[in-house]
Amino acid sequence: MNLRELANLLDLSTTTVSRALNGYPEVSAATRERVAEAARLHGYAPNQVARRLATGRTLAIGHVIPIAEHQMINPVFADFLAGAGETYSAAGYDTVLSIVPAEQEAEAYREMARQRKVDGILVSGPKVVDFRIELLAELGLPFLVHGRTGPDEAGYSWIDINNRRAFRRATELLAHLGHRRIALLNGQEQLSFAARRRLGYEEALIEAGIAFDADLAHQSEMTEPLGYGAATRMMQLADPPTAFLTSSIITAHGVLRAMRELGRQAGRDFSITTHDDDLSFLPNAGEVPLFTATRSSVRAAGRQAARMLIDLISTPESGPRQELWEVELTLGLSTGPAPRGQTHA
Amino acid sequence: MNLRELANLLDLSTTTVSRALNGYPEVSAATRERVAEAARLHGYAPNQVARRLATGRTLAIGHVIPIAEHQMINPVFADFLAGAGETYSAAGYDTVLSIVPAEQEAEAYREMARQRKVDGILVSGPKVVDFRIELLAELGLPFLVHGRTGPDEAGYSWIDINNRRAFRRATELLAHLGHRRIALLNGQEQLSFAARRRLGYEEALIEAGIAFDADLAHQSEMTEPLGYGAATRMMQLADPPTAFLTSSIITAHGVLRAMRELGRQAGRDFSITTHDDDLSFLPNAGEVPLFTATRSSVRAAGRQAARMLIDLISTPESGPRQELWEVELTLGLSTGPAPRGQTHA
DNA sequence: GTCAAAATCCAAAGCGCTTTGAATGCTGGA
DNA sequence: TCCAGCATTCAAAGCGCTTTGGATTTTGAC
Repeated sequence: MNLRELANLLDLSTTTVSRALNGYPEVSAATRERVAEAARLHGYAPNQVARRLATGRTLAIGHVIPIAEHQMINPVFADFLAGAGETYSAAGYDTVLSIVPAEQEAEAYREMARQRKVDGILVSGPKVVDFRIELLAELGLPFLVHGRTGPDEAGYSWIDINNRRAFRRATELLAHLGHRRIALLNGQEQLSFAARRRLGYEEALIEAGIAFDADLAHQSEMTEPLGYGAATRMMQLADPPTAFLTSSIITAHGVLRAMRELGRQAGRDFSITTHDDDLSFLPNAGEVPLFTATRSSVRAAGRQAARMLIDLISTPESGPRQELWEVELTLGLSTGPAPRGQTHA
Repeated sequence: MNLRELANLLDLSTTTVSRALNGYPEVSAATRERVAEAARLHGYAPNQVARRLATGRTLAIGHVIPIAEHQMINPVFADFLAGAGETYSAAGYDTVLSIVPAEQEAEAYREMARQRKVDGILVSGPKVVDFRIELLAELGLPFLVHGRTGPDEAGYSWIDINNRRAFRRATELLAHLGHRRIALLNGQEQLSFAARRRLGYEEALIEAGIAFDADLAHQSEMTEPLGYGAATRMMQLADPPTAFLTSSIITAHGVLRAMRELGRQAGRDFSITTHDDDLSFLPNAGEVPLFTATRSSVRAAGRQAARMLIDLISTPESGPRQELWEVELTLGLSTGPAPRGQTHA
């Protein structure tokens, strides 16, 4: 059943039927009702592709996901996407993914723009040096970045959390508890968010008069085994850490496992705080949460990012928009005073 | 730059240019070269939407992802999608997601079909009783199920792993090691894969002459805290388990945490085997893997599912296709003989 | 040199929708 | 009664591509 057939059936022109269905005012209430009824009855729905061609709007938002051979579709990103996707559907937008080998990433963005497949693009995981912002500006497609990077933060739209302050506060907390050997298990520091977290960590160290020790600063993908491995190695140092700061709850679980193997209990024998993206499959659960954590729901961020992008698409003239979220610092069971005798002056 | 402009530029008809670009034989080699050159030079790419309207093929595959308020975008599914997405892009297909509240799931499938947004649909997480297979058959859109369910398995296309045999073998292994109190931490058993796993588990119990004990059979979403909680509760039983069988490596980590809190070490004080979807962010890593596991890469399954679906779309007349994968059982550090004195005859 | 067949190209019709510009019917004030 | 003005409706022109059915030119066997 297409528009013309429906129109013939009703003895109306396609113009009128189209207008009736799309809520234009130039059609009488009676006709509108008649059309709606017939459409429902015959299960008519406009062909999306034809509509796209006619209007020039795709009602779709694109995400490009680069995949390295051994690499993950980041679970943090998955939750972000879930949030964004919810908002898209509610607003009548489709989510289109382009999942490509890492080396084809730039080309994937170009294709999206050239082939007019989407009305806008959402960019995830910006790096400290990232070609995408310039590229997208050049392509002329509305876009919004989850995170931010580069010198010209006012020049494009983004939503981000205050990673620097979050990690400064978390580090301060550990320092106030008397810890002097505080390890950082960070994400890969070419990623913008990780670099900022590192900054916050270092600021707090300086403030507390603690010297930075490269042996206690680790960066890697945020997996459980890598957290386990890093913690295990650090505990073999002459002067091991008494506290850990991790970038992901996944890594934090790895640290927990490593420390338990050494017979150490979190909150008593050592402390750990983590950033918590509030992942739905790895909740920081318990009456009192397991982990002391800086928390910000990445899913909520996805929802808001989608709203902002859709807004940007519909009124591009109002210019780029930015939002910086503060995070909550919630106390859990995993932190406590530095153990006596292990603190170094 | 659109087709007509390019054609004018070359002093050719749009017909010829279109054919040259799409590799039809009715165009001379010289002309084809000339066209290709000009297209490259001017950065011409056909408008995907127009092409879709003209051909009736969308070159897109749909996935519907239902989201309950508190629920996850399953990380297992995320990896599956990564695998499928890779194959889609390589074959020139787009991935379109419809992420909707659970109660709108059926409607989302209907929309996909009615609006002709995709050429085919990939269905994930089939339930023991699942409305989708009938619905999709009725909608007349090619589809493939990851997993299988229902009485008429030959009636539609699917790819699945042999969940039943996997869990039978894993249970047998534990029984052979002398364990008599074997707990099952399963996924939600309205899901088809979980129901089959349960079957395999029960078969092996019977074979080993072990009575089924409802206290040792748990089902829930497969999160870390739920694994932790279930294991903790079971250990408070008068006759606690000496071995665990978990449906996901995520749950397995929860069990590990619970047991470590009780001072029990895997492989020595108790055994655990898990199914391992080979998730990229939770690898079962180590020279010898941490967990004894039945392993099957869900990402590889995604890749193959995509291939099968694309194949189904291009040659629907060859009928539904099915593939059942066996899983590997790999030995890790987490299993060992049942502790003396805790085994019950 | 002829002529059928093959090679090459083109005009025009569609795909199913939106939207412009115009036509029609109806209202009520003069 | 007449006509301006409004409310409704419609025909037709795109949107940018593919594809059918022909037209034209080249080729090759005789």
